[in-house]
Amino acid sequence: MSAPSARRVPTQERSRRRVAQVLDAAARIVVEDGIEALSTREIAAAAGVPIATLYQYFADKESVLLALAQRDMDEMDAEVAEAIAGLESPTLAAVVRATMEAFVRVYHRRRAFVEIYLRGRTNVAVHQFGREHNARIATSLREYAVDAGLIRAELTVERARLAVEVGDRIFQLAFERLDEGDPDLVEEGILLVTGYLERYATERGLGTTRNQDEENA
Amino acid sequence: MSAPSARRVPTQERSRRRVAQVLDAAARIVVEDGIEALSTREIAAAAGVPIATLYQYFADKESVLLALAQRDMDEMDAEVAEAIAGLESPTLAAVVRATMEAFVRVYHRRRAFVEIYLRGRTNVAVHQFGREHNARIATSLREYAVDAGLIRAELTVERARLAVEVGDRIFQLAFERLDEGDPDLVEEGILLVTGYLERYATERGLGTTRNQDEENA
Amino acid sequence: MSAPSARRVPTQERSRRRVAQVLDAAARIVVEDGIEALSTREIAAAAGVPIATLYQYFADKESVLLALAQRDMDEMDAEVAEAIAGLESPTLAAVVRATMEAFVRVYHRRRAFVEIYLRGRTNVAVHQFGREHNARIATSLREYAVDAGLIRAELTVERARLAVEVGDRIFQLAFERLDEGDPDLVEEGILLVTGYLERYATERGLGTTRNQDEENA
Amino acid sequence: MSAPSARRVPTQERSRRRVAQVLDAAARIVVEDGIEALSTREIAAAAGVPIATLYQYFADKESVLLALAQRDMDEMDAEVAEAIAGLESPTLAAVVRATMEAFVRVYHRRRAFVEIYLRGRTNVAVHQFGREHNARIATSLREYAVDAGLIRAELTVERARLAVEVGDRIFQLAFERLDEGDPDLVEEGILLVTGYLERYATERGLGTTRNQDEENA
DNA sequence: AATGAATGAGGATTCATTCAT
DNA sequence: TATGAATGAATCCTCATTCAT
Repeated sequence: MSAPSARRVPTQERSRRRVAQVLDAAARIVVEDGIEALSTREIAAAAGVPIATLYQYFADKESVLLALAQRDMDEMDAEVAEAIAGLESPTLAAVVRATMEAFVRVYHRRRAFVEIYLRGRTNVAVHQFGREHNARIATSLREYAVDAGLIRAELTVERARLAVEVGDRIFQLAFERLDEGDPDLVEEGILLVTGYLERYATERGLGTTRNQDEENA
Repeated sequence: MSAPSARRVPTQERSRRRVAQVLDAAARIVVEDGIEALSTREIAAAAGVPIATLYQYFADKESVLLALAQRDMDEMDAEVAEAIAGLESPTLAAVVRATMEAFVRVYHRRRAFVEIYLRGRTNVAVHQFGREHNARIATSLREYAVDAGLIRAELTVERARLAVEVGDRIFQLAFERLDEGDPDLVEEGILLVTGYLERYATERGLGTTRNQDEENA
Repeated sequence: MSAPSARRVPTQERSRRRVAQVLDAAARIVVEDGIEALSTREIAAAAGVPIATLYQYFADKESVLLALAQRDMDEMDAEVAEAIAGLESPTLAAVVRATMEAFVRVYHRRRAFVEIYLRGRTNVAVHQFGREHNARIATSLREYAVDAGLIRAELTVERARLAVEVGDRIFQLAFERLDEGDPDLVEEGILLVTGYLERYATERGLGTTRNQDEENA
Repeated sequence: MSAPSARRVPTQERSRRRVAQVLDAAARIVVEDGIEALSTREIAAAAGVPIATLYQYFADKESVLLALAQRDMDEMDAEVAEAIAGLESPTLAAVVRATMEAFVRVYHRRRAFVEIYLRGRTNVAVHQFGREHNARIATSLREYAVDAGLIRAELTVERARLAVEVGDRIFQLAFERLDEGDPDLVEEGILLVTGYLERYATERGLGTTRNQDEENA
């Protein structure tokens, strides 16, 4: 019984699988029928799990939604981190572009995220959750850019948050109707955010010359 | 206008009053308990009318919410129009400032609006409604600015929408916690939006010299 | 004022028209959406009359339904009377055929009747009403047949009622799915009813020879 | 069948009991106040369960009614099957009589059935349900009679259905007012149906001589 | 740990009818 | 006579959650 035999599925592992199963089901429902159709009944049915079992893994319905959001946000963070890490001798413009394109990639992969965050199928808790996530992203991105000598300390955390939120709204617009997101709008948004942040850029952040224009072409 | 009998309350007038009564009640609930507490039961109770009477004035619950939004948006439009009309020899920066300050004034007056639009207490219909309103504002503001020779036609309707939506998100941030809205954030947002739009400004739109800085002071 | 001028529409006349208007509307609703959709709201809307006005002409909703039934039944009676009157030297078989064919004609004309009576879209009052109407028809038809020397007094009123009701159910079957009524089923039903009644026929009622078979061909 | 522990009430068993409880309550209401009084509120109250609990066992209100009908119809089928099985060297007349008397017995036992089916306290779904049940009875009875060499194939399924439906209407009349059903009317109805079907009888179906009259005595 | 069953509270909406004008 | 407005009562059904097993 206690041996790690092939048969035995560790409790913890099974639990993790069940959670994923439920989260996937919830995501499916949100995508297909909207957040307002997300009842415990529906989640349980879609996940192939008894309703009562949901409560083994989540404190209440809200928690499911929040866990779903958390999962997507973690993915978002990873995607952004990777994109940033891939930059060599970055400019501010390159950082903005890399970040925003990373967002777009995750939105493409996670349609529930689009529905929940970008199409008003929210709920106070999730809304707040999103705000907090954006604040976290803003803080870490700002820290990175300051450390890399791309921006001046004048670009406070509040201003960084502003930039991230504004970027968020641009995605909201771009994904309003098109599931792939309107690429022209995204491009324009990158310009907008870059333009704003460059107010606070260092020389290095701007690039030696206006090489940012070439990238945008 | 001058009723034949002072006593008699015209039917139409009473009806209008009832509608306002219900709308006010709905606004109160949204402000106090959030949009999710907005049930027909609650609205009726708060308005002091039987539930069935709601249905004399509104097709369904959604209509109440939409009517509430419409009323606030009409006020928003009026406030913006007045602000713009008050400008003499305007620059683009002045237009942006006037508009955004008009928004802030209405948000101060209409707390339900803040809850609904700025704090994620939305709902798909209202969300869409807001998008459409912003699109309308963008179109009319753009037309004004083009006619006044402040911006070039290159500032398309799509770009105008982008600017308005971005402004919206700035308010969302500014009013996130503070009911009066964070004035610094609003100020920064005005800079951001102005900066973006000036990419497409005419000479006149920019002002002869950098007189925009004086105005912002 | 009192002169029968062309302008003045006599009150009584207007009233009659309104009643017909309402009845027609009710019939339309029953045909299109079933008796369960027959609300005062719907009737009023379909008739182009305010709901409150309905109550000028009818005591309550039930009365509308009953008046509609009455109107159709009167038409039924007239059609039957005419059909019977058209027979010269009738046999029992001829009377049954004439009567049942008269029913079919009215059912063709009055689709609401079909819905209400033949497709279970009833209601206790209407159901009872139908029973009583059938009883009336049975009584009068029996009287006619006895007077004409076609049946013996042994065919009591109860038995006549049985025959009429059985005929009714045959129509129910025949009109179950087809709006025109299944002619084969009607034909078979005529045979059935005739066969039953001929148990109580006089010599004359049977016709000199078995001439009924020829008619049925 | 033999529970391992006498004390424990198996879940499935409890469930079955609850269903019966609800069905009995519904039947009671129909009998006492008619089908139109059959609301979820009433059923729940009469069954002594919360409304929400109804929905554990039935998809919706209609399902309760349909389940009730189904239960009675199953009983009807069993009663008829038993009656037929009890016949030795049957004639057509004997089959008709056995069947119709079986119906009468069930109607005596199941008063709700009488209300629902025979007194117009129907509803489209239940009405249709009844039609289908009659069709099923007609088909199986016809098959039996053909196999037993009592009727010719000329007695099609449609004609069999006609006979069953006509029989049904006879019961409708017989039970119109009297809860026990008017025995004379039933007797007359048996004659009517038998007379109709004998048109299609084989020699055997008719009995060698007119022995059917003896049976009817 | 897992779950079938149970449920109190509440959801939006419709209804037939009345009444003041 | 005609009617807009008003409404108490009821409709069916869903919900998130708990609990006994």
